[in-house]
Amino acid sequence: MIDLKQLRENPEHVQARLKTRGEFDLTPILELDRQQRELEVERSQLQARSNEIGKRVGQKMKSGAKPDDPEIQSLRDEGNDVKAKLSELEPQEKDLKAQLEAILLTIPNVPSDTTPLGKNEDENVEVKRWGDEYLPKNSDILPHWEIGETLGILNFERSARIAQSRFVTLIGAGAALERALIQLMLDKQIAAGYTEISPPYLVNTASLTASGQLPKFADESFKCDRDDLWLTPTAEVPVTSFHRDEVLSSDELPKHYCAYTPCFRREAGSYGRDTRGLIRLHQFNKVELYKFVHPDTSEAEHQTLLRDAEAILQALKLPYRVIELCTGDLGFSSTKTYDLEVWLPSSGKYREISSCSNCKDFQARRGNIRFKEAGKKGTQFVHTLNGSGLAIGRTMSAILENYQQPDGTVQIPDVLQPYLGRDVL
RNA sequence: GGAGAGGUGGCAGAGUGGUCGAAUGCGCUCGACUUGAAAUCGAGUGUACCGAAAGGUACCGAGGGUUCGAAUCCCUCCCUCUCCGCCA
Repeated sequence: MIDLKQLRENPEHVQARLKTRGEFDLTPILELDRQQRELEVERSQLQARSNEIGKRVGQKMKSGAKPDDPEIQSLRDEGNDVKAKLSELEPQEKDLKAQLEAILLTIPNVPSDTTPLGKNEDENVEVKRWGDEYLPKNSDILPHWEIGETLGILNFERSARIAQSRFVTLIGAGAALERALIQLMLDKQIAAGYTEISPPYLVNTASLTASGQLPKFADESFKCDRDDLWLTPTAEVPVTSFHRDEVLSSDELPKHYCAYTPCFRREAGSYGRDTRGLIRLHQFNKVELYKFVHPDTSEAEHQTLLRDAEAILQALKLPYRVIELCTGDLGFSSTKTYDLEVWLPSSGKYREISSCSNCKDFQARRGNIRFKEAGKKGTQFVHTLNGSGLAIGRTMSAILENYQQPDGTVQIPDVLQPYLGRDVL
């Protein structure tokens, strides 16, 4: 949620920054805010009078006055008048607040001043490339789903029978490979200082709202209608809400978490795209990195988060590049995002395998996640950051393709061999 | 799923209609005493919103209601605990 106070004080600036990612009209917000505060003043004055009346009646009664004492009678009458007025104002104010909140929840985060300007993904900026020396030499590389089906480790047809299209079943060494990758990634991130958590995979509406998936992107998540529960689209959701409505102490910060979870996405509106393989499934696994940090450190923490995600690709010797998203391509909650894109030789393209974002106080505000500095008055919102470290399915497809041998077998990256107990598929 | 008990400040725990944002204890902060510490004594110690400030308002699980006045009474919901049932 954007900072209403900041918007009030500096509407032009906020408006201008938001404009770099699309059209958002903030004037209704300012107008509702003005009306709401006006009502609030009036209401709280009435409330004050009502409290005073209540107090006076109490004093009178205590000093022995009868309930039918004329002064008590007249105070009661006034109390009733005040109550009548309040019962008009209160719902009005509530309604304004609800309207304001509803609009605010649909406004995306304000891009960082350092985020490159641009309309869409074509204007993203390549920051670096890594691992050119590991680019596969052979030219006749099959797509990973063909490799996987030939090896008998992936099955899409039966998965459609079990569930639908865009699901996969892993068999034998395929299942083991996935498990090995999860273990490798968790081990590495834990060694890098992240605390592993394994959260619920069903999350409530408040949790999805806190991290920014709701209210705007309801179509993207699977919902269990009877229970106000949703299948989590990313571990970012449960981990954000792990500390929802908490006041942390500043010396607990930063908090670094990693979480392995399945992720469920409806992929509405992408029917034609990536219909084959492991790239775009309704269910996939991911190891997520997540940080709750002091605002002063969030930019530095963003860089180390990126490095921690990159370390996995480097360990697996998978060629990749780092892209910085431009303002027009930024995710809803993010102020600044780096995508890691891994080389997929069958399509001759780099494909997103991780997205590392600094959400600053946007999610903290929605989730009411604050911290208190000893000796300082009041509380501040933490900054939150998240990034994949990494998406498992996409990592598997990258391994199958980049490590494919001319004879159709697949070499296992050195670092993964001890986890898998074999060096070739 | 059935029956019962309960949700109060950082924690423990009082408060069953009146000046209660809330006793008391612990904790924490500052000060005194002490060579230092412990113990003891004194003062302080929630958050949010509105306001330039003075100050005001709200918050005792959440939402509604009764009342001049609700932590306290009524209704609905959520959560926790105990017993029974079911189950990995």
